[in-house]
Order: sequence, then structure tokens, then C-alpha cells
Amino acid sequence: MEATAQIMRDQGYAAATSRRVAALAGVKPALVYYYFATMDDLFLAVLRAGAKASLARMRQAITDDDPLRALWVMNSDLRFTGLYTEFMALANHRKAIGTELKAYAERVRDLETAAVTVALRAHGVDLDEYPPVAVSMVVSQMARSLSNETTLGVTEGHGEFRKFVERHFDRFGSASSAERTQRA
Amino acid sequence: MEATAQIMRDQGYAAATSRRVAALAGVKPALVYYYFATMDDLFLAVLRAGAKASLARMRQAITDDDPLRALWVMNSDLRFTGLYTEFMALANHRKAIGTELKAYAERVRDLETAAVTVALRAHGVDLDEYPPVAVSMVVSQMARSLSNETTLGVTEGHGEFRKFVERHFDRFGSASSAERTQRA
DNA sequence: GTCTATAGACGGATAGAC
DNA sequence: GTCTATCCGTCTATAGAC
Repeated sequence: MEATAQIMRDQGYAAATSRRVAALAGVKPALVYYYFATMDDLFLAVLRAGAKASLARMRQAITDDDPLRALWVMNSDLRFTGLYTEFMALANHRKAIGTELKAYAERVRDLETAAVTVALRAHGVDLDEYPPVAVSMVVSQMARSLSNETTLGVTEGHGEFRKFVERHFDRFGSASSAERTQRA
Repeated sequence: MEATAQIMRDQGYAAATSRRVAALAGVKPALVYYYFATMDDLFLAVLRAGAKASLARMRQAITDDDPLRALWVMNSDLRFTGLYTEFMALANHRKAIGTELKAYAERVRDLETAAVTVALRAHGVDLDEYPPVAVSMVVSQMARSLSNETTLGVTEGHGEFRKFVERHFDRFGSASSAERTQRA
């Protein structure tokens, strides 16, 4: 499963064949089918393991003293976003993958929203003006978008965007006294 | 090329083989290689054609009386975002695709930023507080993210997010939805 | 331009030895 | 559990007829 994830990240899901996975894992192709009936089952196992680890980290982030930044950092991990992009593409034509990825995305959204709600409320942000679900969507999705662009080699505007995000983190998350004034 | 794009959208890039493309186009596989030396060349041609059409629409959007909403609408087109996601995944392990996609993404960013700069400045928005490049990134990337999620079947928070975006469109000086209704 | 036919590589998956 | 060996399908790409 480790080998599968690595190949998917480095060369795309189409390159994750039973032969290549086995070679990287140091075993023979037939052994892959001893543990996983089909390649789809292997992909699903990789997805579930990644989702489980990711959700665990996210539950930790909820209790973080700066959940917004924790969310940003988590979704800026190139290893994570690379895999996620591959699974998104895979989900396009593998029904089972799509179903699993959808379930995962919805659980993530719930957790993210909960974390952001706590953070915003704790700092007196108007939850009608800044709905937690919308804020969490911006933070996690933009972090992923920037990561995807970085992988592609596009970094134009990234510096300015990070500064832009930082300003809002200050306002919404770890509000310093200076930023409280700005909010008013 | 039309058949290739359709298959990529519906079944993923890995399904766009010379056989299937030819079948959908109503010709024989060998003919594909008469027009395109390799499958990579075909993918590149599809990418270039799509990029050209997309850039043309974007230049139009600059002169639109509501560039921000035009940007949002353009990047909410499921046909466009589906293809874009596939090319992102393809770029992971096809160097030529990656180079082309990067060049395209950078030209898009320049155009978007120009359009947003004009729009914000025209309505007296503070460009230091809301850097045009950051605003354009949020608008286009979030539109794509929502489209990708919709394709996956995830719509949680989408309604709230759209309202959130509408409020900011209004605040940034674009005609409010009420005004647009009046005009219509 | 469009076709038939095919070479040659690689893929998923299975049978059966050890 | 892990292997060797193999079946059979699909893929890219090419040769050459029409």
C-alpha cells in the first residue's frame, strides 16, 4: 500500500500497476492478488488508510489553539494533495472510488466546519457574515489549489495570497489586539 | 479531438485510448496516428485547443461589465473543470503536458488579475487590502473546487458558499443581484 | 485519407508448486 | 505466504493495401 501511494504520487494512478507496485515493494506481482482481489481493492485500501490518518489529524486540529492555520498547513502538504488529486481523477471512472471519496470529503467538511466554528466563535466573529462552512471551504480548498499549482510549477501570486490569508488568520483566528481594532 | 475530450471528461484520461477515441469519432484507430504521431501529441492538441478557447472567453470577460461574476461563471462550467482536472492528473507524469498546462495557467492568472484589477479599482476597493491577484485566485479556484465536488456528488456547504460569494461580489462594487434583476 | 492486419509491450488475473 | 508460469485481453504504433 505504501508503494502504491508512492507510485500514484510520483507517476499518476495509471502507473500503479500490479507489476510496478510489486517491484517497488520488493515482491512478485502475484502476491498483490493474494492480499487484494483486484487492483481496485488495493486502491480502495490505500484511500481508506489515507482517509483514516487524515481524519485523525483533523480531529487533532480541532483542539489546536489555532485551528485555521492547522487546517491550512494540513492541506498544504504536497504528499497529501498529490494523492488526493490522483484519487479525484480515479473517481471519475471507478464508481467504488468515487463513493468512498465522497464519503470521506463529507466527513472532512463536517470536521473542518466544526473546528472553524469553534475558532470563529471564540474570537467573536460574526458567524452570519462569515459562515464557518464557507470559511473552512476557502481555507482547505485554496491550500490544496496552491499545492497543486506548486506541483505544476506555477507560483505566480502565491506570495501575495499567503499574505492575504495571513491577514485574515490574524483577524479570525489568533486575534492580536492590533487586529481586533482592524476588525472593528 | 472532440471525441478525446469527451472520453477524458466522462471516463478519465486513462480511458482515452486510440481505439476508444477512434470508435467514438467513427473512424479506425490507425487514422488517429495519421493525424497525431503519438497519443501525447493528441492530448497536447486537445489541451492547446481548449486553452485557446478558454483564453478567448477570458479576454471577453475583461470587458464584461461584471468581470468577477464572469470569472466565477466561467470556472463553474462542469465541462471545463472536468477536463482541467484530468489534465492536472496527466501533467503528473507527462512532462510535455505539464509544461503546456503551466504556461496556460500562468497566462490565465495574468488575464484574470488584469480583469479583477480593473473591476476593483473602478469601484474604489482598496487594492492593498484586497490584492487583485489574490481575489482572482479565490474566485477562479473556488469555482473549480465547487465544480469538482459537484462532479463527485458532494454539495455540502455549496449553498452557503454561493451566498457568501454573492455578498462579496456585491461589496466589491459589482452590480448587486437585486440590481441585475431590475435591469433584466 | 482511410483502411486491414499485425508486431510487440504491458496489463489484470489465475493455477498450482513449494 | 510467496513464488513461477501463463492465459488472454488491450495498448501504442507501424506496414502496407486501396
